[in-house]
Amino acid sequence: MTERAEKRPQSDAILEAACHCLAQKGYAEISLREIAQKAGVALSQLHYHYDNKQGLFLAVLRSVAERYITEIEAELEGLKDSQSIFQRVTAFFQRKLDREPGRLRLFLDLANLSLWDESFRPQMRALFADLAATVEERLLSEEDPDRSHHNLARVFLGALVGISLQAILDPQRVHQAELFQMVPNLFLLAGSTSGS
Amino acid sequence: MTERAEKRPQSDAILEAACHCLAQKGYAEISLREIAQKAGVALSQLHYHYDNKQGLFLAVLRSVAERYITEIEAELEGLKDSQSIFQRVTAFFQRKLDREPGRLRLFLDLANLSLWDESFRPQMRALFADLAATVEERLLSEEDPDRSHHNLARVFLGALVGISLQAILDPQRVHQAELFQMVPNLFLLAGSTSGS
DNA sequence: AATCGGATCGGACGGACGTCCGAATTATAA
DNA sequence: TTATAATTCGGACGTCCGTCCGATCCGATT
Repeated sequence: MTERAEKRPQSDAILEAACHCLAQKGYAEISLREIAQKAGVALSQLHYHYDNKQGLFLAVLRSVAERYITEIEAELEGLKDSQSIFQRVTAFFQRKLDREPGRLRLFLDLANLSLWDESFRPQMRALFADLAATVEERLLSEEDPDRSHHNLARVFLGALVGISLQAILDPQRVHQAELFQMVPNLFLLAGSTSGS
Repeated sequence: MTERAEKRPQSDAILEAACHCLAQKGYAEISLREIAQKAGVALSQLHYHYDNKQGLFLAVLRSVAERYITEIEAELEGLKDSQSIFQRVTAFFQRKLDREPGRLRLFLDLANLSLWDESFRPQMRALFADLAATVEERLLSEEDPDRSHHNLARVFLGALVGISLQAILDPQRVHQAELFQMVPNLFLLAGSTSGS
């Protein structure tokens, strides 16, 4: 059941195991013992590296956030036109949902956790802000830097999150595709007519 | 700490206490003992009325779902034009967020719970389907009954959920208002140009 | 008044939880 | 090599959890 010994530092193994377990069972059902076992490490080591349960999951959140930002920026690298941007980000969520639904559920679980535990809120808030900014800054190249573009990006992200939630709840591939398909056109239309 | 004795059946008091506690601390942090204390009832009575923890929270989900459907239908009663519908539903979420954020967090928490526990999924799936249907059926009165209207309603709901999530995470009133404000126009624009 | 079934209670059970600590091991420096 | 610090380990502690059980209370039916 335990993982084979790795060369990288033990703290990384613990972090990865925490991500894996969290993506598999969710915060409410996971225990530090399971994570320690998955990492092939003594239970007490989790507290040695991350102080306590909260510290460990804060590290998980930081890791997830960093990864999402990196992946989204790579996805949008060099793109300028609004249409491609909306399409790419939408496709990114759709692909995540299709290939690694666990990671998407992990993200949603961390977001939910942030609703109840204030310690997680700044980090999760920053993640949403960074994602929105990444989308936004590539949107306003062709038009005046309008504040409404930032809000448009947030509504766009919100829609993708809300759709992902519904898609996981009702995993029929056909419906998923139809839902995601209409998102880029929807926001492209709004973006072209600028403010309200 | 315990509530005063009520006239209504004990099972209702337990259910209400469960909703209240769940809206206050979230599923991951709540215990049956707290709920029993809040309801002014012996711990064992929770199992007498609802079998087990899962049964109790399933009842909570049913209650929340029924309430949401009722409130949304009341909000949209008699309305026909798309603009009013989008505006009303958006205002409904915005009002919920402003006046009873606990209930909105309860809804999000139950949705998240449904991601991990399959027992909750059908009920939560039905809630989204019903909400979408309620919006959809008032949309297609003026045009041909198109499948895309159902999907539009789901994307609309998804956006509202995603925006609510971000709004709770970052409770600055100004930003909230700006976000919600642009939603109706966005979807009205898409609805008027029908399918993709 | 006697009976009976549902309702309610308090308390207990075993187990799992997060946390902590002393000892053993390994790495680093002198 | 020896001394010192950083890691790693196994095990324990006290607490809280969901569940269950026997006793008591109460209201309705004979």
